[in-house]
Amino acid sequence: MPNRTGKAPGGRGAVETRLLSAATRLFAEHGFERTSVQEIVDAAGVTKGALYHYFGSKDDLLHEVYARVLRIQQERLDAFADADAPVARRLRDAAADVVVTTIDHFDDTTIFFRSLHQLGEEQRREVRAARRRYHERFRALIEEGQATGEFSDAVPADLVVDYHFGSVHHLGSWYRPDGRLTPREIADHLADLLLRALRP
Amino acid sequence: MPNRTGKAPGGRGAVETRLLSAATRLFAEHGFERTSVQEIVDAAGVTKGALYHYFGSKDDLLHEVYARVLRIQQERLDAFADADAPVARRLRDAAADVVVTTIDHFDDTTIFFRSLHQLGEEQRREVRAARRRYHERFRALIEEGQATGEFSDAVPADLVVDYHFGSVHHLGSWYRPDGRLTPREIADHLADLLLRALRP
DNA sequence: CAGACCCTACCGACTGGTTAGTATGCGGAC
DNA sequence: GTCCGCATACTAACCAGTCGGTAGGGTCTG
Repeated sequence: MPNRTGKAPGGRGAVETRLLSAATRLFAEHGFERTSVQEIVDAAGVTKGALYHYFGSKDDLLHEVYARVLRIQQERLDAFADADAPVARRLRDAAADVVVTTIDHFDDTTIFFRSLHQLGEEQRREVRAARRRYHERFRALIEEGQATGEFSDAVPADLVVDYHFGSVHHLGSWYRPDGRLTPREIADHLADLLLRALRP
Repeated sequence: MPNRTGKAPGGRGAVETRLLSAATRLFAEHGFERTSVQEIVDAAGVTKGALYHYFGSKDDLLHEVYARVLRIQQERLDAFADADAPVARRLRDAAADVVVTTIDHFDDTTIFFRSLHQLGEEQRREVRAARRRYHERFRALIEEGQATGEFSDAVPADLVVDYHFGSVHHLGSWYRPDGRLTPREIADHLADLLLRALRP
């Protein structure tokens, strides 16, 4: 039963946080399998004892990264989808936000999209289920617009969802912080492409 | 300097082929790092001696998979881009074909998009360069249409390319052979989304 | 207030198992 | 007879996870 020091009332202890962020960076940089537990603890300035005090296994660390990014993205999508605005506006905002959020948590999302298959069977199912909820929420927005005739229904909504998240997923392959466009500009363009594709 | 048996004049020997396809299947199924050389040779019905007779290393096998899929896709893109037809037609055909080809070589492309970061530095550069050529060819098609006014230029062509290939890349995450749509239908829909997004 | 006790947080050496790659041998085709 | 195509047995390295240990702050007791 991991800690909860008096120092940090709501969150994690300092060592725990350092371990998690060191792991995140190294996983994103070299991949999960190519990162040894020793490298992680060295980068965090502690030893294996500390790691296994806070985490059950190396897989556990990976799972924590997933849980964090899933939670953040779901919360943000819900907020945008629940807003009081026309459906086209809500969809555009949500579509752009996921791009910005993905770039803001670049290491996490890189790992997320690259290492799903490393997770154990049960954890993978868990992540998939969360991911499905997320996609369904997004799809509901598109279907809403299709029902009112604001969006074309030439292409099935779930395919449109995969089309858009494909591009988000793909960001890890080409986005560079020193690139020509800012994250916000990229997000606006990608959201624009989605809305353009949905014009009747 | 690998073989070239009298039996298969143009291509590879039977053992070499079996090794490569066993490796491809296992890499796609469990990932590169989680597949041991022993598993590969067992699946191919040979021993390590055979593998190291034909390939220099485990990484070498991965690289072969990459080279094969790159060659196939580049050839097909060139054929479609060089066709004698309006640019919208050529783009649509090329965009749909890459989807079908990706599904037809599902194991190869799954590995391709998932394991790039496992490659050594030099081989990775090589693959990136080939990939860039590929994208540039595709981008040229879009720019051609933008120049004539047939396509909207609201979004930069290179972003549009990444948008589309994002969805192709992403296929490995959701496509299932027993799904509702045939590969051809999926391809047509995705190409349709691209062309729709490019309407002025 | 002192001392006994304890518990959290962490250390670091060790282990058992796995792995990529190698060294050597051998049978059959030419 | 010799060389190609592969088998077999081996090794050196590595790595996730374990385990006994301990520093030091807190708490309980007399």
